[in-house]
Amino acid sequence: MAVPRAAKTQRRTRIQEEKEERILDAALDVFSSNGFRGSTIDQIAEAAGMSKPNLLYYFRTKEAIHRQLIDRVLFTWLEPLQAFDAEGRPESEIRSYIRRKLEMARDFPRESRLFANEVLQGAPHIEDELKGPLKELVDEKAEVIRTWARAGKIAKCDPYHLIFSIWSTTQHYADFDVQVRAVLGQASAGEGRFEDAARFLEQLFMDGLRARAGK
Amino acid sequence: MAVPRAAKTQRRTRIQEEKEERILDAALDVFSSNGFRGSTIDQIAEAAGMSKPNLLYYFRTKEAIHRQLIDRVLFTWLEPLQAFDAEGRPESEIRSYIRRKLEMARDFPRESRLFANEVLQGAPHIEDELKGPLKELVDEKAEVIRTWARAGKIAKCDPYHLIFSIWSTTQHYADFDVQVRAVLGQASAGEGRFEDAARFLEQLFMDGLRARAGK
DNA sequence: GTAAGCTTTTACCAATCGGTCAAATATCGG
DNA sequence: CCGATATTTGACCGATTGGTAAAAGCTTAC
Repeated sequence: MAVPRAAKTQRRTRIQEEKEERILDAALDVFSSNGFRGSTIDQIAEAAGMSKPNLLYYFRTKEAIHRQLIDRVLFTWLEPLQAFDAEGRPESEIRSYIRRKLEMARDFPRESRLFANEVLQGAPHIEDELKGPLKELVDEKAEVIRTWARAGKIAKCDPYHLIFSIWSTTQHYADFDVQVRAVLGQASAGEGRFEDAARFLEQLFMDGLRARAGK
Repeated sequence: MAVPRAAKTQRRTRIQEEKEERILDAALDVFSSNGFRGSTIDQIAEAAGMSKPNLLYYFRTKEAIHRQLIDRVLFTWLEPLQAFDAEGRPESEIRSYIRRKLEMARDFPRESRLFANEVLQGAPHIEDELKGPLKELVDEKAEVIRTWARAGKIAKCDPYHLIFSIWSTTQHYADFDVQVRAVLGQASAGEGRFEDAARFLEQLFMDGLRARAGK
């Protein structure tokens, strides 16, 4: 029997690459809407259009699929905050961070829900990443915000809770999509709610931060 | 064999009441941290300190336990928004709504997570409640907010997204507790983060809503 | 074409799942 | 104390779970 990934050729076949991608995409569907424990290999295999043993030829365990997905998502998730630039204009930096996070909620809701499921259930697989890389990044950007506040460029406020509130408000539109749609009703048929949300959030945060900036 | 609830006596024993409460409490633990599909009757039974058949004597199915929990939580969850008073002062109404929601995130995190799990996974058990009672309540309160804005008492803004942002920012401290703790580090040992959050959120929302109220 | 390696399938396994059953035991009114 | 009823238990069931073994089928370089 041949070993799938990391074969002796060291070079991944075209088939391998295709199938692994199909599996990960299917797994993202399943994991993001059922959580880890609530998802089954059979579900993923069916969604990927292959038999269970065939799927297990590419990923040895259910955990392996999940881990790879989580790793990708974590990277993607940190990107917008990485882009936060200390040299930029505070107002436009924060505004575009909000906009990017909201775009991610719109364009990658499955990734958002995968992450939400993981954290909601105690983050058993990513506790280290949260306490390590994530915390360090947030610490760094919080310091930037604090500096802006001290320079009087924005209102004084707790930078950590500012970041939390941007995370929560934007991700809400992915994670609680069903609820948002239910409450907005027919009016939310299209993607208009994301534009409305963008307008609202920009007003909320920009006005809130500008309010006492001059004082 | 005796039928547990709704016995012919029509009157619930003290034992029944106690055991059912213990089961629901244990189930809240388990469901809130594993989701519905990720939770097992055995886990709940063990957490409740009884055998599985014994538990099933009080609740015929896993669904039955979950449904009862969800019903309770839904009721509790709507209460603060119910209290929103059209006759009150806009500023204090919104402020106290935020405070109450944040207190609930602090005091009933399991309930918040149970609800979050449910909605995150597509709200299969409560879609009707969301589209019915919840939507109606939100519609009603949104109209109140809109009236306040038209009267110039608060800044003009989309009332639905205002409500969403209050929900998301406050519930974030329950649902993403692990992440919040990880990022804040040791500093969040106590419950201080809730007071910090309260200060931050009040400033954010009140300044944001006041900003253009005068214009 | 053919051999070597890659991919897929069929059949299967032990463990766990939600739930049942009947017998054993505890409780309580009289 | 007794009988009736309420509660608890252990043994069990079929279905589903994550995962394996081995052989069959397919690609590809030569």
